[in-house]
Amino acid sequence: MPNDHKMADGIFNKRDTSRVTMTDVGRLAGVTQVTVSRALSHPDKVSKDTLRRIQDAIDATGFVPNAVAGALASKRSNLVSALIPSLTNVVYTSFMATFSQHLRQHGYQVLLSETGFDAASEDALIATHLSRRPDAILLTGIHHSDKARKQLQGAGIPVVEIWDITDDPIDICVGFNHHAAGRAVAEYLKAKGHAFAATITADDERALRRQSAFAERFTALSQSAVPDANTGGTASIGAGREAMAHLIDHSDFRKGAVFCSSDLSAHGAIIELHTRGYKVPQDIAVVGFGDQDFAGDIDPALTTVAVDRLQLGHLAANSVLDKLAGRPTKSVHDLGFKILTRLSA
Amino acid sequence: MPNDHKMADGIFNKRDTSRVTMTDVGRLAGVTQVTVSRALSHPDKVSKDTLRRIQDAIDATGFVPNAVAGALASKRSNLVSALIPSLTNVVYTSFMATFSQHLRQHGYQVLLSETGFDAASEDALIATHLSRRPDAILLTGIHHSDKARKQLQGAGIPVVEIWDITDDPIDICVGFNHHAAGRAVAEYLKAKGHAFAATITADDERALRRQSAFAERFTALSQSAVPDANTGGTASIGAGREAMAHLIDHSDFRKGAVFCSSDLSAHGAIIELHTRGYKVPQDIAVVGFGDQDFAGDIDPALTTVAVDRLQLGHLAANSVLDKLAGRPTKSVHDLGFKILTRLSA
DNA sequence: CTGTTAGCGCTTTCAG
DNA sequence: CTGAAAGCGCTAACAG
Repeated sequence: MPNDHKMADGIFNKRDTSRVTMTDVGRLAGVTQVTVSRALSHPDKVSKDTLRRIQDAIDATGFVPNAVAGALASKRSNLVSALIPSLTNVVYTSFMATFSQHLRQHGYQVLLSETGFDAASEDALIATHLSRRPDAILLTGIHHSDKARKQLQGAGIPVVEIWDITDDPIDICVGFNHHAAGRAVAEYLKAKGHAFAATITADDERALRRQSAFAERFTALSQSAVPDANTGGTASIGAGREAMAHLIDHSDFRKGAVFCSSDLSAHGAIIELHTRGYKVPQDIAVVGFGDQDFAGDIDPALTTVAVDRLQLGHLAANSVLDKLAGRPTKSVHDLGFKILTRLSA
Repeated sequence: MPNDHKMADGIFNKRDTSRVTMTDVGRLAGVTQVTVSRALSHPDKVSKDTLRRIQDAIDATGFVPNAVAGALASKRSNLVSALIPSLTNVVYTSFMATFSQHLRQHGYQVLLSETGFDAASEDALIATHLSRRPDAILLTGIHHSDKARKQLQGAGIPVVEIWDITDDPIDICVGFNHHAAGRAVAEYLKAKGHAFAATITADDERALRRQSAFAERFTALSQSAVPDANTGGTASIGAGREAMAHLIDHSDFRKGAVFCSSDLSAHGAIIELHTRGYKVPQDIAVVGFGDQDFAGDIDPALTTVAVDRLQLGHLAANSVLDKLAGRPTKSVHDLGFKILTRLSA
């Protein structure tokens, strides 16, 4: 009877296989728990025969290692935290897809969160992430509160800031100069012969920086003011249409070029212009930002500012991996940008 | 001298504040580590005065609790795993945004991964996630390998399958019937008087199920075959254009209606049709799927199949929370769908 | 190649 | 209200 009871509590009858431990596996394979641990992390240090018996025991029990315990003991979580402004903006998620995939190949998992527009909540989110003891952390943008900077520095892990650039990163930054991008578009449009310009901008700190650089430069070159239509929080086709409509109805902008802070709003602007009978680019030219996958597929194909997001993903991931491996790393990576000339401007 | 040395190693000089422990905080506040733990998780069980001293010590040291140790000791990670097919598909990420936000308000963090199209790798990904001992896990779709099902059941945690529906979920499922959706669109288009139809479908198991239900039903109603153009892996505007071009160039489909597996490909189809001089919906009508945010903003506004993603997010999150709290929960939630009639069909 | 011994930094009883 | 003791399941030296 007592034996039967033991059996009922034994590993074969654990309905909850997540509670199977290395000790259980070891017992079944006739070795200690430590050998099981070794078999999993340093298989070369365990004999072929033992390895096989352990593998059998793992299969029989459905053992799934407990990474929480592993992380606590080893002080390495194999977790990389990532904070992006929005989960639904392809510009950020396509970067994340590359970044995660790259890191996954090296055994790291990415803990991804959306920071949203509430800058105040970033601090709390950072603290929550740090409590998981990630091996590295990635942030979007270069503006963070003093408290956040302090916490991040205190964490003693690699910190990567992306999508913008500064001489004074917390640790590493990889991105490009938004001011220079806005300026470059102004010069491009002026060179194309446009005497008037307007902007359509989302409520995003980096977009606003591009816009102001654009307006400043274009005004300097053409002596004409640059009206702006703000789309509010998130760029979208609908917001772009509305902004374009607003520009036409409520400013004296009738011909020239529009610089949009996103390909989405640019697409919306084009739709609105077509609906109203304007020809793009003959009557009004449109420039987007981001080179999203559809930019070349709309009509007319969209002229836009391209940043190599694939390279951004790889560089960010490699910077993390290099730092983690103790290899020397550059702390500032300027990716640059490129104006992709298509038909819309 | 020995004292000085102690100071140099003391908590005030730890550059690495992530190594400040509750013991350090307690020492500074004149209490033991246990009291610090209590102050954080059950503040009501600690005296006002002690609480204040502990709070001061936390501020002074920059202490960030170690959730890894906490999870190991308490067997609760406050982590919820989520696996979605793609990080760049708004249909999934907009759901995730709602889901995470909702869970975050209840103290859970979401560990998000992209499964991609490689069905085989899902198993490995599930195992990796389970090793973090999440308190619950969310999967997209209802088709998982036997091995995966076994592991998931063994984990002894709530499992939510979304975006599809079945009588036999692993635990909980919340979604809608894809077959019924395809069928409903066929009936809608037939009722609109269309005698011919075609489909544009991405390489996605659920999209294919909608397509075959559509084709079967439409053929039954109209006695005419339904040609399909497959866009391959991911739906996009570009893929939609190509597929539409292919349909016109390589099938005898010239008039009628096209049912697309995504609003993106539908948008692409419309652009291609306009480019070729066809009028939508007079010459060819177009129906999308998903009701993405731009659907009403393109020209003509897109008729599409809408699923309430917001409700999906809330229901999925609430199911998890209910289950975790031991409240009774329904295991199958059918969200249904709705054909949104706009101008394109 | 395998085992022993110590923790990792918390939470959870159980005492006082 | 506070403390002492006992782990959670693993990894990291160190022996053998």
